[in-house]
Amino acid sequence: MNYGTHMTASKTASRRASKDRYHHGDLKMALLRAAEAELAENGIESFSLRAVAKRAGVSHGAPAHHFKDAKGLLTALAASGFRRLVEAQESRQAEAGGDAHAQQIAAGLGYIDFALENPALFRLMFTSEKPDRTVPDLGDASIAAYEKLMSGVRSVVGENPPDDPGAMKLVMASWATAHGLADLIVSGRAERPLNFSNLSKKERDALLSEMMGRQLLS
Amino acid sequence: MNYGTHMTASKTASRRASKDRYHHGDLKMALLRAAEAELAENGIESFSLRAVAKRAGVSHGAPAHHFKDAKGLLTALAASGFRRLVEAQESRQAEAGGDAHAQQIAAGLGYIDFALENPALFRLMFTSEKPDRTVPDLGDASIAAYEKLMSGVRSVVGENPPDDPGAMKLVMASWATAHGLADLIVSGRAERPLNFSNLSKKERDALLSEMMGRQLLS
DNA sequence: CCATCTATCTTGTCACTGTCTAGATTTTCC
DNA sequence: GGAAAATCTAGACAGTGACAAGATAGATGG
Repeated sequence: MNYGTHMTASKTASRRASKDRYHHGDLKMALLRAAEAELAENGIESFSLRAVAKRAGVSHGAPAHHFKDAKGLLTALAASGFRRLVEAQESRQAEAGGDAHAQQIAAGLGYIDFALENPALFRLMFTSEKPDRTVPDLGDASIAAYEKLMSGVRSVVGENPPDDPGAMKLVMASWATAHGLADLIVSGRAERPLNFSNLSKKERDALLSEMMGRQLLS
Repeated sequence: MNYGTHMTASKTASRRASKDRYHHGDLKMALLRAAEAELAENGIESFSLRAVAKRAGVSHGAPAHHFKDAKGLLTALAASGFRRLVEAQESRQAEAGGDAHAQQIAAGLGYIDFALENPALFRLMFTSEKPDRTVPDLGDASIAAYEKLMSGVRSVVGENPPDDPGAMKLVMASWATAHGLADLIVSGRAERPLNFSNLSKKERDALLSEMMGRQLLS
């Protein structure tokens, strides 16, 4: 469209990210934000790369210069998700008690917080086959989250998980309970058993903590 | 294509399901089977209704006469999945001990069996938004599975889950642990902690039973 | 300061998808 | 046996991801 009306701005403002210029300025970030917004609004199953481009105000072929294809974009988005998952856990842990048991439960609550606040992203990260999990950016981010889990278990049992079979069982059990709760809550399946969406934050935390805590009892 | 070579067969053989006839005979079932095969081979995210029609040996418009659209086909398939999920649980329970505790753990093992044997169907049932969960066929089947879960918990604690808050917590905790284990195993995330795919069936059952059993301890 | 080179972005095209419609074929029912 | 209903085919349409060719902007170096 308007190819002739784009150079009234100063040449030196090279990072403006405005909409009336041929070069976007920071399209890569804009695409990631647009993709996440699309994901949140429409869910992962009707995700469309062209809709992401349109939302970012750019043609449908533009994303290819920043991400090889849709898989590449979703891979980067999933990696970002794993980094923010860890942050959500740390946020909960910062307000929790200092003993290892309380810290591990707080990590689980943060895991569930993240899933509830970013349901479509959570699905992308854990149950979609679109992200390429061999890309280091994503692999490293997901391993970092996994290592956080292991270090929490180590603090609880005093054993190093990779070496101790009992500790590894606890890693798996702790993860499975938090993950199962998150997945069932996100899909609305905690309504019937717990009337979840009508509970206060305090009630939710108490219930979830009790269920996750059972796995941590010696 | 060959419209002239289809009436050598007897008129009375109205249910032949053969490939050389204009009318299929039992296309509805054939489509369900083809859809499940496609799902198992290609996963849910690259599911294609046209590929299902082709696999069933029929034109791309044929499915519309048996299922309104792709959503309708996947809804019926998910319903079938929930019914077979219950069967998988019952199969495990038939080989297990008679006390309530062992029965409930066997139900969990059956749940995980089903997920491992039908990973894409499991995803369709629990984490896809394509099935229409307001259709009675699917709603009834999933509620039946849920009621089986509740009745198992009732046998364990001696309280009726809908009435007793403690029993409802146990329903949720028991489900979340089995579901979380199933989901993480299906997505390959039990390899690092448990080396899952290299375990014998006995070892798997022992590990999973121990983790699920922790939720059932009073 | 200007010409070239590279990165970025647009546009058009292709094969494939789900859905809709019109028409052909078969079965059912009276 | 003939009309009506059910079933299936084939063609069309808009939308999708990927690719290629060309336009434009920014960077580099004379």
